[in-house]
Amino acid sequence: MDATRPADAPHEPRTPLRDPATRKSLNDLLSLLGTLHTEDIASCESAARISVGFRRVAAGESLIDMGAPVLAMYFVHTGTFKIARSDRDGYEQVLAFAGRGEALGSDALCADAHPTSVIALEDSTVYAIPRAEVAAIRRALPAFDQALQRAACMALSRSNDLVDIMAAVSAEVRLARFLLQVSRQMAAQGMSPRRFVLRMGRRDIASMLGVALATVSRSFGALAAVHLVEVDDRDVEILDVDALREYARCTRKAQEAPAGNCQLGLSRVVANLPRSAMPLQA
Amino acid sequence: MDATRPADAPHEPRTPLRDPATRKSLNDLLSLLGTLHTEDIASCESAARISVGFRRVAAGESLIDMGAPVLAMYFVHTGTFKIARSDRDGYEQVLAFAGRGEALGSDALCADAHPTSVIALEDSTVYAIPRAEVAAIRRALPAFDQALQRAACMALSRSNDLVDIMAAVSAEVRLARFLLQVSRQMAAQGMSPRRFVLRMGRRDIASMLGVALATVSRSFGALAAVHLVEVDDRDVEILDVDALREYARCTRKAQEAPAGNCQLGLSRVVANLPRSAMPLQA
DNA sequence: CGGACTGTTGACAAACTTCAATCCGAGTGG
DNA sequence: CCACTCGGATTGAAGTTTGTCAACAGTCCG
Repeated sequence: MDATRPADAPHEPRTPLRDPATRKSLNDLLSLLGTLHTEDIASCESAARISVGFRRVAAGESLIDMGAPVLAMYFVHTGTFKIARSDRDGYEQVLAFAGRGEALGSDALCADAHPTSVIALEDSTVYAIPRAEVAAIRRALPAFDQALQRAACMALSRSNDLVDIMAAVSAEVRLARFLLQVSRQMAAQGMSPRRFVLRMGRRDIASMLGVALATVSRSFGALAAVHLVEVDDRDVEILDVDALREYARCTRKAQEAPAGNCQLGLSRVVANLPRSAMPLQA
Repeated sequence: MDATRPADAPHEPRTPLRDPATRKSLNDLLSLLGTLHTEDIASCESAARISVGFRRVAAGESLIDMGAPVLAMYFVHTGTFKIARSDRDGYEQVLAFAGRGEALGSDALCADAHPTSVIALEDSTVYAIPRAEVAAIRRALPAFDQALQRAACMALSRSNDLVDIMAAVSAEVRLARFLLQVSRQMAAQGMSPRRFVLRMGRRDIASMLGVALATVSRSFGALAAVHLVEVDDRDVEILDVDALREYARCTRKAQEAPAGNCQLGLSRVVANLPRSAMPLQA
């Protein structure tokens, strides 16, 4: 409530670029990346002269198909994407969600086929850099090279995020961790980390969390019941970030780590705060 | 039985290097990588002159501690390692296992602290390349640069492997996928993909699979009961690779994909080649 | 207004976690 | 040499979470 909430508009057409032009200056891309990260990326003239592709992707449309040859890599300008792998059985495992400023397709930079699909969750736009040009631009512009390095790291850290989620046994803890992740992503985009709109459906969340669709619903309900969050369909507000973080912490019940407070009806978490001991190993 | 099985020795002291020397030629490293991958890496003189670190790691000892500053990257010469992340709760999530020829610590190349721990499962040896020298060697030796590229890809693909495992709902399917992964790793090291010795304990497997320790035991039993594998403690033989692969395929029951045969007591899978079925429900 | 889709909620059964007992091999010390 | 202990693995029983099936509410669309 106290925080700005650019996410209020369910969809954001964001019309700074109405023209059907499919080319933009590399400078635009760099400034996008620059606004999102602290380092100021000096816009140099050479960058202004280099043009990069610009593409719209309609909601539901796939930007990258798994198994397809690697044509280019992308940076999200507007909108949201889901990154997924689909088994031949037709089951789709969601790996991550990517928003403004994030790189897409970087996981294929040293492969010859895309290991993952990338699908737009809403009408979106991306910068596109043909694979052949990546190396050249990289050499010409250290700033871009840096951006790519970060992109690679992001891909890895996204993987770790997913593992973090799946490591939790309880569905509610998984959802809590997921929400915290989204919260972090939102913050990275300069939006409120407390109140946001989920761009993906329950089905996609269920896939990412590795639980059944119905369980996601129930877990939302459970989290809301103890006033950790407030949920209205895709509208989410985190009521107590610290408590949620505390709740998301416990991976297993207490097995080897007699930490004490965990998932047992999640009542304990709210009531903790007094510091008891952690008698286990250092 | 028909396949060679270098894994027969429970531990392999492998004494080609008795000397306490902590330095080896870069050529040794390159030839190690060369024998494992098809591309022949020409051993050039410059490589012979460059020396790289060489280090022993005792069983149970940690080569890399999560959060520690990045000092070097490593390549496994002998032995096996587990790559893990540990929560502050003390719970340890195993991310992957790495054997001969695989890179360690490559996930930290563009970070300043290691995101994961690396722990030796048995007495092992590694080549060590100080972080500061990586860039230089890379420039000097395209072969090494190539190796690093592959290392980065490996890190990503390892992540995907883990996700693949966790994507399965059933513990038995997870175990099946895990065994197939190990099988692949073994094959990559020139060992039998059908018969091998697991270097890690049930606890580590449970962590990687995201299930309880007891469930791992039971799942081994279940897989053995239908003659997909034969298990004796850490000694594993895959009896029918294709059937196991088929069994490992189904992620969810049948939800959206009317594929048909799945996890219901895994009876169907076995029954699709030959004869008698299982006493379980259809 | 009737579909189609998404999200919620209830009931039941299956699978899993947890706790516990047991077995086995290895290392230790009397 | 053997009893002892310790850790790892297996197995049993009980309790709980969760998957599945199913019915239902709200929304968007044609």
